[in-house]
Amino acid sequence: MKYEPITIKDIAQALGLSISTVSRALRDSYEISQETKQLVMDYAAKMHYRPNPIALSLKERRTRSLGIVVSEIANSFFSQAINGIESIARERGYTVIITQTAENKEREIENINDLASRSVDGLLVSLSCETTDLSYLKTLHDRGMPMVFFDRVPEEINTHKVISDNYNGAYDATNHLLDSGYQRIAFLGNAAHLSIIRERLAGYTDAHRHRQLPVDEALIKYAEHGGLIYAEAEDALNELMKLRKKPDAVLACADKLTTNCLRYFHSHTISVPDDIALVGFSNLDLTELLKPSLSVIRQPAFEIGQQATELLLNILESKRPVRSFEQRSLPAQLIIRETSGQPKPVPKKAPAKPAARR
Amino acid sequence: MKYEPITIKDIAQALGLSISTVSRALRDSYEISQETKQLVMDYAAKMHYRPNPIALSLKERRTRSLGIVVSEIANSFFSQAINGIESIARERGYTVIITQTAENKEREIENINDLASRSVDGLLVSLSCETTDLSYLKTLHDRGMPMVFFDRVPEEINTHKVISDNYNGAYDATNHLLDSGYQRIAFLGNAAHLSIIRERLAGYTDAHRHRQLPVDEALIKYAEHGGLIYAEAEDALNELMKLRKKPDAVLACADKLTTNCLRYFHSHTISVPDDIALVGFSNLDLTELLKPSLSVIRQPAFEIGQQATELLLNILESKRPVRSFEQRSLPAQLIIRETSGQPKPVPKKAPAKPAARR
DNA sequence: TTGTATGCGTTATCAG
DNA sequence: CTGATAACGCATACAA
Repeated sequence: MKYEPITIKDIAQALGLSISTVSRALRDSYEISQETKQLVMDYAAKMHYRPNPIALSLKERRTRSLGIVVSEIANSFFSQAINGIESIARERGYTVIITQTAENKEREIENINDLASRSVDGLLVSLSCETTDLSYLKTLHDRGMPMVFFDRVPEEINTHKVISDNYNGAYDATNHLLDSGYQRIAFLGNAAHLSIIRERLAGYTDAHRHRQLPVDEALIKYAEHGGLIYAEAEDALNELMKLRKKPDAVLACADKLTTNCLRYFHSHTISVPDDIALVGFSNLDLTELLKPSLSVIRQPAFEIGQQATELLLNILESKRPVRSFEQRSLPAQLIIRETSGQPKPVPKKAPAKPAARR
Repeated sequence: MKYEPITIKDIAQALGLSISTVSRALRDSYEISQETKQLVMDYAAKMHYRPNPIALSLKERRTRSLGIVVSEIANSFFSQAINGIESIARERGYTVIITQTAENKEREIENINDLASRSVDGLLVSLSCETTDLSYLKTLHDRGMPMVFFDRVPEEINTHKVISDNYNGAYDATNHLLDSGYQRIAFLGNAAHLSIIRERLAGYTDAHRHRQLPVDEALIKYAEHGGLIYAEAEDALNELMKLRKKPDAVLACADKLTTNCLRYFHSHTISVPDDIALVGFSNLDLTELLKPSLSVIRQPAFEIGQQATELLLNILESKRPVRSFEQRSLPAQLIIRETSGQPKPVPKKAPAKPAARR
């Protein structure tokens, strides 16, 4: 007794009608008599008839579903973005299929191919850290698969992209630290080639540059495999803390890195912000509950998801090919939480007025 | 230039073969010559041929995909459970479709119907808080849709269920609080009718009963809509804090309630654990970083997801109907984090030796 | 060893 | 107004 949903054929048989009549009645076609329509509709409702989406997809050559590719859903940024995506998709009659790459290149390819080989109409992609070879995605795009990137976007593929303003997020955060008198701010990213990290690094260096402050390359570290595991952040921080000229602050450039920094400082009984200051990108909704009340850079994840989805659906539902692609950048928000730590030693020179933002 | 994947027909045409020959060659059928196979295989590989899963599903009447229904993925317990589900599903060649109910009854029905109407082979369900009427699920199950429940399970439907040992989790946590000298422990749940909450309440009351301690009904509160929003927890806590005999501890019985309690105490500058103690169910992976180092009850979310999936796949892949259904209960873990608070006032009578666990 | 015909559930086209 | 038939992509029973 396998689950066998009722089909249009069953209805036709039961009612002594032809398949096409039933089909048209259900679609409320004008060429069917009211009585027949009623009859069919009522019976269909009674039997809980639902059209088989598989058959429909086969016929219409589309599934009304969108594929999502993210590194992991257990990440506040991504789960919020997914909620944004779902809110729009649902509204426009699409379902979404979420896949996770765990920052793993092979899984990314596997997921994307799975999704692409007919099961979704379009793709919403945030690249994994490991991804450097984009040829498979590029091929897919060239062959006509609609895709929109968000957050972690590639340069090589010409399509819509929605990101947060990483440059100014990092710029503001660095400025905040410099304003507070910190002088050796470490930059911690997850993958040097990732668009978001490059932009954040630019914001970080420009904040220094605009004050004529040097940037010490030794203070720039990466967790090349995405920092999903604590050990990676630990390695990077160990190196930083071993420097003869230690950092007095850290700018953590990913959700997980932010919490892993906290974890590291916690387990090494390094006090934040008394021993070292920390500002990080984080979309956790309870950062104010964390032990050292943390200043964070928060990204508009939900809105990013929404806008990416709108752009994708526009592509899907526009009759003619899209010619111009947008790159949207939504403002990130620096949330400054006053720490209980005493103000840092006065900087040697008074901080210069920061130059205008990019 | 819409995305048009290559089909078996295209290959047949290009190679001057029949569709069925190509089909068989690709399936490596024994009745096809090596040369033809090679020819077809090579060409297919070159053209990135992938069978259309939609067509396959239509034919085989199954999709090799599983539907997941949870209240929200931005919840550590569920995202961990989903990871467990995916790990098994992927291993056995299934993809998963995740849907969220936002604790909303209508969305639950909508999601389940969407999934059921042919797009998945089976369902992994954790009920929403609002769900009281299970008839649609029961109907679906009776009509043969394989389903396994996890975490929040119904009584009315006879199928596999995988939960954590809520009773002993709550029992141990309550005991821990009683051992520490707390005497008025509030119980905070999200929905009184939910299986997990009833079990946790039983553990809570039994812990009292086994010491011949009374349970004050006024200390038992619910956030009936699932406590997704802070205001609900706030209302419940406001009522508790207005009692003439205030609680000296809180047992928070859901991930979100635990953090919302913290948030409440934080914003009301109520010190944990000096003013009030808190133990909560939580699968957040950074509870040790939270401001008052919190004792928590952690559920084996990943394993629950895995086992539920295994049971579901067993149903799907067994030829004959399953007759006996399992209800598995996996141990929850009480993680005691020593707080910096001074020990509570000595209880009036020395705590009785707790009775054996259920 | 290969080709032809059928059906999975649906809609669209064409006849009645 | 209603019914028969083809097609979507694939696998397979049946022919050759």
